[in-house]
Amino acid sequence: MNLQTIKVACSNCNLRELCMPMGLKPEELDRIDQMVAVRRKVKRGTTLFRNGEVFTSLYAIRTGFFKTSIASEDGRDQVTGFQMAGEIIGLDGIVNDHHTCDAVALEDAEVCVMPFDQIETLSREVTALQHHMHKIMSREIVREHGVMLLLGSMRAEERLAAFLLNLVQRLHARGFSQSELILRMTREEIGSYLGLKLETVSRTFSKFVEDGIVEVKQRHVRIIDTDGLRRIVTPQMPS
Amino acid sequence: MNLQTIKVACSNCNLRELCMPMGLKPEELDRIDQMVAVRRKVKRGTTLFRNGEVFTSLYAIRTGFFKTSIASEDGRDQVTGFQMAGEIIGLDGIVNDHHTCDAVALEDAEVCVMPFDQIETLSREVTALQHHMHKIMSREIVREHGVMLLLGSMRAEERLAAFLLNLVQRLHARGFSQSELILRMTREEIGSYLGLKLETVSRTFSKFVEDGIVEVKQRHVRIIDTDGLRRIVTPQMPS
DNA sequence: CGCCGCATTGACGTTCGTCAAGTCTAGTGG
DNA sequence: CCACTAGACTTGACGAACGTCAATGCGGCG
Repeated sequence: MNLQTIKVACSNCNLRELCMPMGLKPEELDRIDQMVAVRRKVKRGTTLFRNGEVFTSLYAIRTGFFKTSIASEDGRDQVTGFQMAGEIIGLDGIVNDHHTCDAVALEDAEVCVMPFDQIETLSREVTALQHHMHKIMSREIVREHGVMLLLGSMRAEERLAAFLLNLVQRLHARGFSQSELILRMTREEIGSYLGLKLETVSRTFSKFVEDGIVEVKQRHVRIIDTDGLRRIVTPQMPS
Repeated sequence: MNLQTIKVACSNCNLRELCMPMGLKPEELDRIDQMVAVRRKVKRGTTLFRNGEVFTSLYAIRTGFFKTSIASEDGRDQVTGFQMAGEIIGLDGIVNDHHTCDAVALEDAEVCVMPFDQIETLSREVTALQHHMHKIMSREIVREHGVMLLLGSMRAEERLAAFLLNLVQRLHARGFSQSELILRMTREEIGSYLGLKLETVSRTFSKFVEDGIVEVKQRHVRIIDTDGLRRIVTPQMPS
């Protein structure tokens, strides 16, 4: 457990527009700054929280990259999401005061710790924060609907194409390239998220390379033909 | 659009413990009653709301049975859930002030209309309501994690067994039988939810019948061997 | 009574999983 | 600095599970 009590100000944070509501009064921002007083570092390969642990806080990712996954009793394992800077993690713990999934850092990471009882107290006074919380949870629900569509009705190529487009779009929103990315997860983790075996993920990457849609060198991916990927995700209806 | 302005009291509602927080003061219950002043009837086959419509309210199901589904641009369709009495529907609309899925009644239904701005106002004053809202949204996120596990890693028999167990458990919590249920949805809708084709759903039902685990006559299902179903969902590890 | 939508069943094809062999890369220690 | 190793990745051959297509059955409702 690596806690720092160094004050960090949301007001200065370059991720503010990703994780906090906009248009707050300075006084409201101050109160949020007080709430987010603690940061925590999470080394690559270690967990931020684990299934079964008591839920106390939500976490805003400042740097680094996480996966969340659930395990069924018989040992099956499902990656439920990959989270990057500016995203909120831990919402699963609210229902039963215990986390129901594991959050593992895929690279050295740092998160802002936001004690949930303080979030609730503060959102009773700061309407914008209250509304923001609701939006964040609703957004997660809608995201998961999309994953259900993917898992329920798409073929392997479509899943991987959708996955790459989603990743690169989120990275681009954070100032990274629209066409190049480094995968922080293994083929197996991608496969678990997409409901595929790692061999299928690998083969599908190879197919994309053959078709000149992407270049792949291990975890480095360059997208050559974004529209090609889009056409794979959304094949044209026979007119 | 079928609106009723008949006052209905949460305080008298037999579904209260399913959809509202417990342990409210009488005065707080009154205020919630005021908020939920309107009910709406939804005829079988019609929509409560549709993808793209402006979001204004959440809905608590009083009677009836719904499905929610999303459609991708190329016409694919994914059922994201089946909802029954006491459950809350419409959470997807909060993020962008527009609904992102369709909610269709699978039998004649009645819902309590809860204007979302009033929910937010009231949750600032009634802590229990605020916390309850957070739990409902978190519960939905956790439920969807479970569906992702199902879609991502289970075989057809496991999916259908898990589906039946989940349905019958929810029905039992509402006072219905632990072993008998009537499916309100078609094989195709079950298949869409489970990421299977309707023929596969039908064949899997037939297999369960052959194995003496259930009896099926059209949409009437009687579960003979609940443990048998459980063993299908969670096969024992080779020890 | 006859129609229509839903469900069942069979034959066959496709996609993806499984198993296995082999390659590449980064990290480690001599 | 280089050899060695472990883990990640790739690729091929084969099979199982599920999808597709098509024929048929059943039940409820007008």
